[in-house]
Amino acid sequence: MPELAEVEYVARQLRDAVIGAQITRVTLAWPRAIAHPAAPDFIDEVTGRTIEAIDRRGKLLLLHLSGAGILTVHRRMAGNLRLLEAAAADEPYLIATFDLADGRRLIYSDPRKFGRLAFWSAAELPGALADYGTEPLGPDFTEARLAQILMGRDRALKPLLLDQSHIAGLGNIYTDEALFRAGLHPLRHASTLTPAEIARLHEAIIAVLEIGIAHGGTTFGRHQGLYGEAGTNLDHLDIYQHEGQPCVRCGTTIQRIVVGQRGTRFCPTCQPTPDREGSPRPLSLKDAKHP
DNA sequence: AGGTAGACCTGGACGC
DNA sequence: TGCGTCCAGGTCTACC
Repeated sequence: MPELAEVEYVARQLRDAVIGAQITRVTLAWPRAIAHPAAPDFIDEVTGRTIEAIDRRGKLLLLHLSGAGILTVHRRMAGNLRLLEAAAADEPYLIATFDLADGRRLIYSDPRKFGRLAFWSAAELPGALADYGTEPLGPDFTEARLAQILMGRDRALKPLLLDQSHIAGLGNIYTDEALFRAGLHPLRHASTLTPAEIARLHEAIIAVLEIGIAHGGTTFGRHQGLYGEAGTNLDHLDIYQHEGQPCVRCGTTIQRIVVGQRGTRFCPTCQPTPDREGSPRPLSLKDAKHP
C-alpha cells in the first residue's frame, strides 16, 4: 500500500496533529527496523526533540525535529503509523513507540517488518535523499520533464515508472492505474512514446495520485490512516486487482502479467500490446486467442 | 544500462 | 481442521 498517495495522506494528518509535540520517550520492539544510526543512538537522538514540521519525499515520510534532526519513516509494504490519544491496549505488530509530552502516543507497526525508521542530522539528510527523482505532484513534474525521463531510454514503461530515481513515489498500484488511464501498455518502450502519449501519461500520473489522496489512500486489509481508519480508494481503482473482470471502458477482460517481478494488470484493448521494438500495434485476433 | 533472482518478513487466501 | 503453496503495497544487492 504505502505509495505516495498513502504517505501524503498520513503526512497531512500528522501536520494537523503533532506539530509542536515533544517526544519524551522512544521504545523499540523491533530494533532491526532502525536503518540509521544504531538503534541505541537512534533512541538517544530522537528522545527530547520537538516535532517542528512534516514533509514527504516520494514514499518517505520526514518529521523535522528541533535541533536540526530529521526522523524518517519508510513504510515499505505494510507499515502503519497511528496516533493514540492515550496509552492503549497492545498494538499488534508493534515496531516502535514515541510517547509525546501531552500524553499521546505515536506508534509505528508493521506486520511484515519491511519498513525502516531512521534519524539524520541536517547535514546527512541530502545524502539520504540523493536517489529520489522528481516529485510527481511537484512543480518540476512537467510534460517536458517526463519527456526527458522517457527519452532515449530503452526500457519498458512499468519498471521505469517504478524506478524511484526517476519519479519518486509511484508504486505498483498507481503505476498500473496511470498506464491504464493513459492507454499505454506496461511493456511499451519509453523511447517510443509520442508527444500526445507523453501528455496523456503526465496527466494520468497526477490524476491517479490525487484521486488516491482524496480517498485516503488504497487499503488492503490493514492499511490505516493515522487514526486507524481505512482509505477508500480501492473502490475507485479501474484496473489494479481487476484481472478477470471486464474493463470499465470497453468490457474486454482485464489480464494479469508479470513485469519485473511485479504483478501487472492491463486491458488488452485499451492498452495495445507493443511489438518487438516496443511500439504499439493493433490487437489481432491471434493475440485475443493466445494473449 | 537494463534484466532478473533472491533476500528481507509475515499473513491471508486457496487447494487438497 | 490442518497442511502446503502461492501471493502481496517496496527496496536492496548480486550477478548476467
